[in-house]
Amino acid sequence: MTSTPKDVSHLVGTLDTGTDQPPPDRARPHVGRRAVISREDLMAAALQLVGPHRSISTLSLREIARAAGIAPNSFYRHFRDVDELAVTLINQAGEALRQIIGEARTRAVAERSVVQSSIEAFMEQLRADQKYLHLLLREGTVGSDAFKGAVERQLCFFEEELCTDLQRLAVQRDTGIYRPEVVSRAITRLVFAMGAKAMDQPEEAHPEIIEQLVTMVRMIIIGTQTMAARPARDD
Amino acid sequence: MTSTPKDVSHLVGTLDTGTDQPPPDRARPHVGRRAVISREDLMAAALQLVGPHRSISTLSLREIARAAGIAPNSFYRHFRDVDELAVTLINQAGEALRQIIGEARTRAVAERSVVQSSIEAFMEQLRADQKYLHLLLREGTVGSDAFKGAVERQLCFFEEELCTDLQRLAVQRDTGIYRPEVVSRAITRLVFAMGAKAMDQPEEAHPEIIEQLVTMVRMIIIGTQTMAARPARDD
DNA sequence: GGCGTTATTATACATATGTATATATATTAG
DNA sequence: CTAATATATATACATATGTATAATAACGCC
Repeated sequence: MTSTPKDVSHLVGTLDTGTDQPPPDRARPHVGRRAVISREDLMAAALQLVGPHRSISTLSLREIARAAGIAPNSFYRHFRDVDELAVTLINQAGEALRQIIGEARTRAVAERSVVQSSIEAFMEQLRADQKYLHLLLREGTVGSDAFKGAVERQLCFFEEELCTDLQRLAVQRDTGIYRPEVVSRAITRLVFAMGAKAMDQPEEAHPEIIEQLVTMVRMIIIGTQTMAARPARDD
Repeated sequence: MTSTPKDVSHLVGTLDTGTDQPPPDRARPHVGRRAVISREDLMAAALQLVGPHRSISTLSLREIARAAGIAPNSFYRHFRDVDELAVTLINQAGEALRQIIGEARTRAVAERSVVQSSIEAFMEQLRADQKYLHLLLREGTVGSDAFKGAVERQLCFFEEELCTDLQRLAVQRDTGIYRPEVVSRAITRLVFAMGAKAMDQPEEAHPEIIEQLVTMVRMIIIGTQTMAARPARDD
């Protein structure tokens, strides 16, 4: 509800999530009663219900319908069940977030530390209480298979984008990089894990978490560079 | 149910979790009807219900009572609510797991790679389908505050034990270590995050995940050692 | 106006849940 | 045996859920 910096709630429904209903058939402009509510309204209502104490997988159909101001049965006009809505939301959340982080990353390429900038953009989303992050951070481990799969897929997208970015930077700065796909996966999972931790803590604790996260990522980067230089084994 | 290697189910109820009921007052050996069921039986019944598609926070009181073969109301004789049972289970799971991992770690000190041994012990637990790991891996982000707090607390214990171990090893092998508390936190979170990912994948995928995890941890270790040697900044 | 079409709602039902209250059962002390 | 006591169950109630069926309402078109 609060429109804090980098608000992305206006993006709800504007992204093609690849999970759409049959096409609205634009040839025939209209026939029959007009829909008073849209898929996007329902998704927004559901999103509004999730929070620190409510996960999407525990939302009931009636609850969402109530929040959207429609009769329970009207839900079925838009989604087959709550799970389908949840998967669609996850996809949107992933796309929106990747866009934001991607922007932060490219914007920071010339400027300060790429690591620091990306992480701060991420945590800023956290602070702004964007529900999107809740979805990706805390709901990847519970819920239906379809749901968990959707979250995992989005995480993999993050990994892939980060991976190409890391390789590009490695070439550009002529630093070596050992197994970039493992590096990007480690960084992604670490950021999401620490983000989930941060979400359960008061905002005063965030700076320290950010600082630790930056240090962790630096260790991984230096590690991969060192391993690229000398392929020794050590522990 | 299956008693695979390193079965820890016999530990149910044998550990003091610090969440116990009022003392049974051993002075007076008994008075009144004997309890046909124990707290531990209830916990075992609940544990038996969790699995890849069921998280503990979604178990209902009646469901657990049914699985334990008692009337719903009898539940209250042992726990105030499901949440209290869940927290107790989390504590037991954490203690049991720390013991197993700790053994693997100390046992491996003289032998091969400490990193590899610990991670393999961890993943072996996963493979053996010990429900304990389910609790710690996938349920830390949803559920009541008490529940999430309990999981977080157990994770912190893991971090602390790993931290002292890392410092001991650093001294012993005369390798530097930069900010060991951050290192141990990164490793812990990474292992748990990758473990959660592995749990949703077929067993054939586990070896690759293990290999990646080992590489990730090596990167962190080499990173912290390198940073201890030269406190430069890089990215 | 009426008609087809679509969206929405009303009502209803079977089922599940947490828990309050009352009752039954087993056990020990006297 | 009886009383006391701890434990377990039976019954019941208010409430919530998913969804089936039927009715209602708005829209474009003839």
